[in-house]
Amino acid sequence: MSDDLTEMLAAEEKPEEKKDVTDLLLHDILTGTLPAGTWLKQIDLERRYDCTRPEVRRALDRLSQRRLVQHNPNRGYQVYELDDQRTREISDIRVILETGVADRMIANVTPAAIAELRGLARRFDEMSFRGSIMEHYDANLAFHRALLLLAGNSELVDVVAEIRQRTVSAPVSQWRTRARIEQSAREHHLMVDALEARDLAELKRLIEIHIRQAPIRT
Amino acid sequence: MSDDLTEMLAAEEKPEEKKDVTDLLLHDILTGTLPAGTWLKQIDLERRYDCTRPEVRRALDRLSQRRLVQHNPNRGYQVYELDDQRTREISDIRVILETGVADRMIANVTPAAIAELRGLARRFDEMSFRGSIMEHYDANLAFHRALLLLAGNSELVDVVAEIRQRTVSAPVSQWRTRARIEQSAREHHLMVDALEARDLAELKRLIEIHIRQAPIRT
DNA sequence: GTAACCAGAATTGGCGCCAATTTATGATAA
DNA sequence: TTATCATAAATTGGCGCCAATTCTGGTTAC
Repeated sequence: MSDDLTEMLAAEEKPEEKKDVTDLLLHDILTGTLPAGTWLKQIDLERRYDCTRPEVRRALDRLSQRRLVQHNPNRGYQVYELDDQRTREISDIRVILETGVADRMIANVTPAAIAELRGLARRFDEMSFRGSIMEHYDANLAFHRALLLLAGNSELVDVVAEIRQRTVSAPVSQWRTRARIEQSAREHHLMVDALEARDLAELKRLIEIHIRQAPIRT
Repeated sequence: MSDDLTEMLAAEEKPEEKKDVTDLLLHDILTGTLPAGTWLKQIDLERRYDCTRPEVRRALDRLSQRRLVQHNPNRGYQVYELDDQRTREISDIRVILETGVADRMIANVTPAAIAELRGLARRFDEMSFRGSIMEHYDANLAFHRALLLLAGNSELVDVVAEIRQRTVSAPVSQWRTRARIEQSAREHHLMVDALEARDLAELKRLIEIHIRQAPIRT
C-alpha cells in the first residue's frame, strides 16, 4: 500500500516543522497568544510544539535569560509580567539610543534608503488592514530595523531589537486600538519626511513621541 | 544611599563552593584565563569546574546567546573573537547611553552619592597596586554601576553591564599597561568632580573619552 | 465548622547513555 | 613522496529515565 499518496503526505509534512522551539514560544508570547502571567508547563509546551522535553527546557532557559519568562525554581516558568516603571525605563533607553543616532541617520541617508523606508512604511499601512497580528508586528519591526541600519551600527540594531523584545507583552494588546495603529503609521511616514528634509530636531521629536506613545497607558 | 562598599564587597563567601558553572566560565573568559579563540571542549570544562555534562552545555548555550562564545554546530564552542569594527560599534552604544543620561545623573546626585563614588574610585586606585585582575575588574565595575545607578534607571544598568560584557576578550590585555590604568583611575575622580560641580558638558566629555580610550571598557 | 495534616498525583530538574557527525590516523596507490 | 581514501577515535548533541520537590484533595482532630 505504499503508494504515491503516502509519499506525498510525508513530503509535505516534514518541511513544516523545522522551526526552533525558542522562536515558536517567543512568537506566541509576542503575539499575546500566551498572555503575561501564564504558567508555562513543560508538558503542555511539549505537546503544543510537538517537541521533546530538553528542547522545551532549553527554550525556557533562553527566554528566562532574556527576561521574557520568569523562572520560579521547582515551581515553574511563567510569562513575565512587567510593571509600569520597568516599561518606562525601557522606553527611556530606546529614546536615548534612537534619538542619539538620529544625526548619523541623516548623515548616511540616501535616496535609495528613503525609497526603501517609504516602501516599508506603506507595507505597515497595508498590514493594518489585511494582515495577521504577527505580520503587522513584523512589518513594524522591519521598518524600524531599516531605519536604525542607517546609523551604520549593526550592533545597535541588535541591541535595540533585544531591548524592544523586553516590552512586547503589554503593548501588543494596546495595539488593538485602531486609532493608535493609524497614528503609528502616520508617524512612520513623518519620520521618513523628516529624514528626507534632513530635519534633525523634528526627527528626534518624532522618534521620541513614537516610542513613548505605545508603551504608556492601556 | 549610604550603604557602604564594605558591605558590597564582603558580600558572599559560601562555606560550600556551589557556584553556577555559567558564572565560573564567564569569570575565566573575562579575566583572560581563556583567551579569545580558545576551543571550549565539553569534557575539559566538565573536569575543570567539576560538574556534569548538562551543566556545561547549559553554560555554553547561555554564553553563546550572549555572544560571548561562538557556537559552531557539530564542531564545538570557542571564545568569541571580536573585530575592531564591532568593538567600535559597542563603544559608540555605550557613549550614547552613558552621556545620554548624564543630565539625570547630575539631577539626582546627592552628597551621599558623591561620597560613595569617591570611595569606589579610591578602591579602584587601591586595586591597581595590590589586587588580582578580577578584583580590579570588579572594582571598576562597581564604580560604573554606582555611577549609572544615579540615572535612576535600573534597567539601563543591566543593559550597559550586558553590553560591556560583549567586549571583554580584548581589553584585558590592554589593561596590562599601567599607564592606562592610572589614566582610568584619574578619570574616575575627575568624573566625580564634574558630577559634584554639576558640570554637564565636562561630565559628558569625560565619559566619552573614558569609554573610548580603552578603547573597550573602562 | 474550620484548620491542620497527611498521602497520592503531578511537575520540575538532574543525570547518563548512545547515535550522528566530525576529526585524526594510517594505509594504499599514483 | 604526496595525495586520497577508508577506518578508528573523539566529540557533539538528542533523548528518556527517575529522584526531589511541590501541589491537590480528602480526612481527621479540635
